[in-house]
Amino acid sequence: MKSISKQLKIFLNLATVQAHIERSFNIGLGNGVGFNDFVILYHLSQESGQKMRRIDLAEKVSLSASGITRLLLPMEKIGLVSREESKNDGRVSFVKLTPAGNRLLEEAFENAEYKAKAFLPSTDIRALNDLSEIFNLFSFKPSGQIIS
Amino acid sequence: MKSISKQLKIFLNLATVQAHIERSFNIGLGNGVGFNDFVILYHLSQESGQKMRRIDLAEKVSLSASGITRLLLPMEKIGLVSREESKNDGRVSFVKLTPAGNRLLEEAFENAEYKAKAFLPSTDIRALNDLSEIFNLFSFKPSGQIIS
DNA sequence: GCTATATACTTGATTAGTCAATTAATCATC
DNA sequence: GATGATTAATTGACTAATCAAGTATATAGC
Repeated sequence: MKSISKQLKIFLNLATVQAHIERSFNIGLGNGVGFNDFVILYHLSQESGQKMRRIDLAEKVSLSASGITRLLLPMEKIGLVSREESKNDGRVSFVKLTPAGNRLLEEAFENAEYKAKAFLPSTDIRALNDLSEIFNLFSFKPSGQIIS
Repeated sequence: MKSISKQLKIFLNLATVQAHIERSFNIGLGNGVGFNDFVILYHLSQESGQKMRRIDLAEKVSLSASGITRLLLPMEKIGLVSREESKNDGRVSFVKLTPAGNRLLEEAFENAEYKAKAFLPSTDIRALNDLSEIFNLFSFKPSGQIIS
């Protein structure tokens, strides 16, 4: 077997790291909020009017259109998000963060911060900056404002 | 909404980045090899005797024991890996890389390297080093040898 | 050397996601 | 303003994973 480049090795590990983190979040986030739910709620909270077109939300979290439909279904059912029609475009339906969704997000947020910092100690600021740069390479547009 | 730490933001993006990359690999790897298959074949190739206990393989790629059983099933069927019993422990069954699996790995490897380097240009060596460090924080033991 | 506990693996039931096809609305152009 | 192409969303059929339970083996303590 040939030797492997650093780039490819990172990719091989990325899946593993991601699975690891996601599981940790799912276990510890509490309140019945899974990692995906949390991400959805967070992205919605950052939008003006706390609502998004379903298709934009899908792209933001790298899911397919049908994936978003199915992910949102149970969240609608328990009232974390609601559905709102567009006045301008009959095809579009918005996902809107409900007050209940907002409350749940607030609760889960502290927990998520705690977990994230446990995984990536803040002493590693330089590496964190580089990691952010790399993600920017992918031209993902992170929403929200970054603090130290 | 409070502002979000860099650490948590990275986590939120990690899932997205990972999904993005995996999709790209699945599309372009060719030979009917999915990203997961590739990772499995690679890890096996790095082991002495090119075989592993199923449970160790599961942990290496952050899957559950049943996840590995189900992932390997079609790979066994098409002959990429084979099953081998342990002489010392009747519970254990090894997964072994077959010659066919080896050939397929060789073929997919070039392609995977190409894709990985397209995503992470090698000019970014310092950032790549940091990224590697961060992954080491998670105490994943990457197998294989790193080149430039 | 029995009994209890732990480990490796598989299986059934379920959950999350994909893709392909469909419906409905919008946009573009002639 | 009719026709054709594009876009947003949902649905059906499927794949990939999970967890919980079950089976078989191994280990530890008495």
